[in-house]
Amino acid sequence: MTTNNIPKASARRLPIYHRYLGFLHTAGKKWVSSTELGEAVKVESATIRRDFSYFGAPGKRGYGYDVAFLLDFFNKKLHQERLTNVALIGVGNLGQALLNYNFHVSNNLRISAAFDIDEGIVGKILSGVPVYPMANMVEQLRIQQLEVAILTVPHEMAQDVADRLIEAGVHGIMNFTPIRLSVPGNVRVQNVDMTNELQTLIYFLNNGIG
Amino acid sequence: MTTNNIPKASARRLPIYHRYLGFLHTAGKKWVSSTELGEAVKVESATIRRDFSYFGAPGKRGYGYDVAFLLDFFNKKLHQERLTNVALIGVGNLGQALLNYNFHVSNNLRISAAFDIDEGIVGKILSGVPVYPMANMVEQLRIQQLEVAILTVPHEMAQDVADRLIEAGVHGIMNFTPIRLSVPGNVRVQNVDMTNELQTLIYFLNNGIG
DNA sequence: TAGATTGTTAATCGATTAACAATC
DNA sequence: TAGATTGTTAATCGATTAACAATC
Repeated sequence: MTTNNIPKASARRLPIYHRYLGFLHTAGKKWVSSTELGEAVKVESATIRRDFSYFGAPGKRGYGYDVAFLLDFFNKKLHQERLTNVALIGVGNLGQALLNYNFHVSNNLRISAAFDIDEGIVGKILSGVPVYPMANMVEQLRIQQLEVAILTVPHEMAQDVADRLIEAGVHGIMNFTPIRLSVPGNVRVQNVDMTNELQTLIYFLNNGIG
Repeated sequence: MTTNNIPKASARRLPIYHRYLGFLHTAGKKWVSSTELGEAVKVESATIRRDFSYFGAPGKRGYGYDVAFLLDFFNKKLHQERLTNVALIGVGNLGQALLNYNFHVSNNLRISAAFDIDEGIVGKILSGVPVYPMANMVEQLRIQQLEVAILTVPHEMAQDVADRLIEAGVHGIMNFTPIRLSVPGNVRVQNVDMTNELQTLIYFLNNGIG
């Protein structure tokens, strides 16, 4: 739990850099400059150098950045040397898609337990993941020591379920419901609101905001 | 195509306000204050008043904001008096989930055409939406005058497909692939990168960034 | 009128970027 | 060495928020 002072905006770009470095490494590239990287990920080269400086990622003047070294460095930053298991709460449409989404391909993320109330799927194994009844959620989360959950339940129950997640020791929630959850300060929520994104896109389109 | 000067950050919150006003209206609430609204959507009351002022949404000193009036006002701002049809490119896991996602429930958004290369689903109607072959994409987009597309194809073909979307007259792309697309200035891309969000969440968790 | 809440100003904060000396 | 590119400074830009006069 390093307390550091990397700006949020920089931290949010870290996975983007990480992924593109993976591409480059696979392609056999040895060095990359901030300019080249910036063109690929659509970030100003100055911003990239600034970010890398915050991360403590070293470059070499006149050459750029060592792809293999940086990939490894970012892997460690993102704690991707180890597999992170996450829970999926709500196995509806979107939940099932996420079960198949294979976060883990090259990212060391895995949904290791799913929860639902539907008798038809509880007790089964879907896409390799066991589905437990919601009634056992708190218990199972504790046993499996899962600290991150993906929330894909109907919005009416979102806050209630979130409260129980927190009770079970979850510290991070990826929230796909439209509800803005109320959580204590030590719990982090990442909202992913697809309807919102689409509406915002259309709004920008109709109002010509660059 | 009103050229206005609403800050991007404010515009992005517009759909959030809009949705919560819908909840309030359904609940029969007549007035809401910036403080109350702020608590629900987790935005400072001062920010809300600032935003509403940018939008030109009027309140009443001493009372707050008229829920019904504001809902209607925001509906117009978001062009939600009319149905917006969008295309879905790539009907895999995630694509199918989005077909069922029902953006349109109370949002006047609808996927009206889908495209894929899989012979098994091309020509069929999935969740009420016809699936066309990718080969006919440009043609169909033009005929149906679709200007917004959701991109859920494998990342290897993302840029190629995007180029063809733009050729067909698409101006807005909701991009679910990890590729940062290269597009001309008049085309707007909204990136939705779920692996990224999850990685960022976990990074913040492990590094204690508030 | 008295109480409540807006609408706006000005201060603050955080993020981006141009520019360039340092140095590989 | 000459050329290239980093790493950092300082300027700029955009977003947030505290504070409070205006006014319903």
